[in-house]
Parts: sequence; structure tokens; C-alpha cells
Amino acid sequence: MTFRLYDTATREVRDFVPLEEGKAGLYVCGLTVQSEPHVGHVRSGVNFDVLQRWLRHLGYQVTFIRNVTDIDDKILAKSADQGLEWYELAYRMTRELERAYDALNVAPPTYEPAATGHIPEMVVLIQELIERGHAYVAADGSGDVYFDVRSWPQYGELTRQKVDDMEAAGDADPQETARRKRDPRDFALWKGKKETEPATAAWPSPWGSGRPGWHIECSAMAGKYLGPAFDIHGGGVDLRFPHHENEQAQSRAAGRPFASYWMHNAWITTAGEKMSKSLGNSLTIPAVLQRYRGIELRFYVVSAHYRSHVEFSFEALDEAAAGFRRIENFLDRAGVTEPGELPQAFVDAMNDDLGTPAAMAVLFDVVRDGNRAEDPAPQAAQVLAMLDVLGLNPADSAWGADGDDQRLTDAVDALVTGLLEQRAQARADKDFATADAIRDRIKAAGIEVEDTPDGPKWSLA
RNA sequence: GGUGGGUUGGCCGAGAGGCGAGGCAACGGACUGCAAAUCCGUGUACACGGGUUCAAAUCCCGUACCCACCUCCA
Repeated sequence: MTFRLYDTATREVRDFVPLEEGKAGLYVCGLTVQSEPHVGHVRSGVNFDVLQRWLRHLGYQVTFIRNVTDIDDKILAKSADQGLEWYELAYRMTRELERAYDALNVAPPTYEPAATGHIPEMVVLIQELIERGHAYVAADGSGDVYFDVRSWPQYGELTRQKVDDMEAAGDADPQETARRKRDPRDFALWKGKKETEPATAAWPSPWGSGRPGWHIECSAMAGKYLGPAFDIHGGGVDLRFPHHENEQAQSRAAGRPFASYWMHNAWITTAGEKMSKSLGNSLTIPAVLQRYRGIELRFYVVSAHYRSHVEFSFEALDEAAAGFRRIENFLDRAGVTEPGELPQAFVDAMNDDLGTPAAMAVLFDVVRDGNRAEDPAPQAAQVLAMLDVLGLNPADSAWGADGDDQRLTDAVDALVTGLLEQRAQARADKDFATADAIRDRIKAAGIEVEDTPDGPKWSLA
């Protein structure tokens, strides 16, 4: 069975056939770094990390580009509110995002280009579009350049919308509407500098000083690193329109075939609503990581299919964490460290449009088999292999404890071991009241003790 | 108005014509000094109304409700 994936453009699951055998070029729209990343933001990162890992497992040489949008209206507005330079805010949030990705074991892409580092490439692309008659400089002297939607008959093909059916609402900013577009649906390729904007947020161009529109950034960066045609373009569902529609239109209008497959991950919502700042900070990654380990959060995200809408709740996260501990318990007992072969059922599940839920079912089935077996080693090796490819191997150094953690663990271990020796003596004396009292005392400190054939073991509750 | 997606047992979440994915929780049993972990067992779920079929949660028609996108958004 070959790898199959759902293509948003054709709306069907189809075989993945790369442009060049053995290679896969992947572009994913990263975040606009304007605020702390929350659980929803990170889903895209995790989902496409799983894709990247799976493609690598299948033997593809993967070039994975995930950009950072580090200049836009919101960054300018928020940085002004906070009394920061726009680039200061963007850089801070970029680092926050990196921390979040690290905490969730999201492997870095091949390269992470920043929009502001690719202005010349964007200018070239805009120029091509003007020369081909698909873009025009606004007549009002604003320095804006717009894509001419009516000049591109295929406009709307990605999301199957007809231009005439689209809401004719113009830009939210009435000033901008006043700058006159040929059609209200025309979108900005280049935004002329406004008086109120800082000089650092403007770059020279043939049309005057200004900054790029959002959509052109991705087209230019994808083109630079992956070439005029590449295999997979990904992002969140919300980006299908207008962002991806516009990317495709402007790239193809400039004679670039662009992406062969479009992949979109669904949302994580809370209380039926999109996550946003208005819901407060409880769902930012740093906040969630105070209550859950990164590996547990990743497990929760990976358990759902990437195209399924997830209703986030801490209850569901608790359940996922409990389930994951079941896997960890098994691995602890088995004591195997070398990954083995992937079960065929797991491979089939993953090949079917990254069927992680079915893959998880296989994982748990193998855990049960292993728990039943006299020698759990073969199953444990399989489990390790499956976790590995999902980025969920607890032994992965990415989750690693830092030096202080290890020293703390050693210190606690010494103390608990002393207590457990006293308890063992009490048990040997059949003094169970004392034995239980000791265990209760340890438990009150947040440490669970279990008696195993190999003697007592402790772990954080 | 246009374009998509959804409604599955106490909860989370797969599947997409025939065999009850899987997890969490619960209950019973085994094991244990007691626990924990683990194993075994217990659930007759697919929004509603029609239809097609030997057979429908899965296909068709209709209805209801929910959500997303069409404006920055993962």
C-alpha cells in the first residue's frame, strides 16, 4: 500500500506521487508571530511534524519549509500598544514559539524563512505579475499594488468559489477601500507605507517604500526554497481562503505550477469557539505545560485525526494522559530500549492519510499483547518503533530532563528508598499498619508506590 | 447569499454496506497482606423521518441542529 493523502483541492484521498522520485517538498504556513502560542497554534506544528516524520520513515528525502510571518498589521498594532519595536515583539514571539515546538518535540523544519528576509524575492514576483497583466499599481498614488482577480479566470478554483458569489465586502480599513481597487476582491501584493507606520517597517520597491502583502510572502518563499513546482502545501483550514487561494492564483498567474497537494489541519476549539486571546491565557503552551508534560499534550493532539475538529478540554487531556501512562508503564516494565519493526496494521493506518487514530488503536493492541506475554520484549520493541515515528518516544532526548531535574530525582530517590526499606522491614514483620502508614506518608508527598515482582517502585502521582 | 465540515455508547474518539476500532471512566472477577500495575469479563452507540438492499452507523431523498470560511487568524 502506498502513501495516500487527502488533497483539499480535489477533495479526495489519493496516492502521493512526488514530482521527483524519492523526494518530497513540503511548505507549511507557519504562524504570524504576534502573541504567545496556544494549544490551537501548535496543532498545525504537530500535525505536519508527524507528516514529516512519516515521509522520512517511508524513505523520502524531505525538504520541509515552514515560514514565520514577522511583519503584518497586527504585529505593528500590538507592538505599538506594548511600547515595543515591531521586530522586538516579532522576535520575542518567534522564540516563544520555538520553545513551544521544542516542548512538544516538533522537529525543526529544513529551513524556517522569515518574511522580512525575502522582500527582494517578493518584489520580483510582483513585477512578473504586473508584466503579465495580472497586477496593477493603485491609481491613487498610495504605492499599493493589487492582484487583478478578474484577470485570472481560474481564481477561486482551490476553494471552488465563484468570484461573483463571494461577499463583496472590501477591506476592513475604509481608508484602504478609498484607495480604489479595480474589484473589491483584489488583494494587496504590496502595501505602500502609511504615515503612521514606523520607518523600520518599510522597504524600498519600484512602487515606493512599503511592505509586502501577506499572501505574496508565502508564494515567494515557497518558490525560493522549493522551486516553481513542489509537492505538498499545508496549513490550517482557515487558510484555504483567502490565503491559499491567493497564493495559488498569484503563483500560477506568474507561470509557476505551485503545489501538487493541499493539506489542511482542522481546528482545536474550546467551548465551541475558536481559541483566541479573548479566552485568556489559560491555553497558552507555557500555561498548559505547567499542568501536563509536553509528551502528554503531544499524545493528545496526535490521537485525533488531523482533519478532525477537536473540542479541547482538560478532561479529555486528562484521559489522554492516563492512556499514555498505560503505554509508559508497559515500557518501564519491559525495559526495552531498541525500537523494532512497525506492525503492518500500523503502517497501513499511517499510509491511509496519516490515520493516527487507527495507528493508536494498533499501539494499544500491541501493549495489551505485551502485557499478556511472558516476555514483553518483542511487543515493547514494536511499541517503541511506533512511538518513535509519532515523535512520542519517552526515551527521546528531546523530552530529556535537564541537569537540575536529574539531581532532584536522585535526591528524592535516596529519600524514598530509605523509607521504602523501612516499609519492607515492617512488611516482613507483618506489621502492615506501619507499612501502610509509610506508604501513605510518601503518597501525601505526591509519590505513588507500587509493589512489583522486582520490588517496590515509586513514581510521581 | 456562496463554499466546506459535522451530529457515534457515561466521556473522548475511529470507521464508512455484513464481523461492536481504540482509549478514559464504571461495575464484576483474578492477582495482592491491602493497594497499585496488569489480565479476564460486562455496554447491544451511530441526530430525526422516509427509501434502496438479503444486509445500512455506512448509499439515496428529506428534516432538524451545530460549526468553519467568504475580514487578520493554525
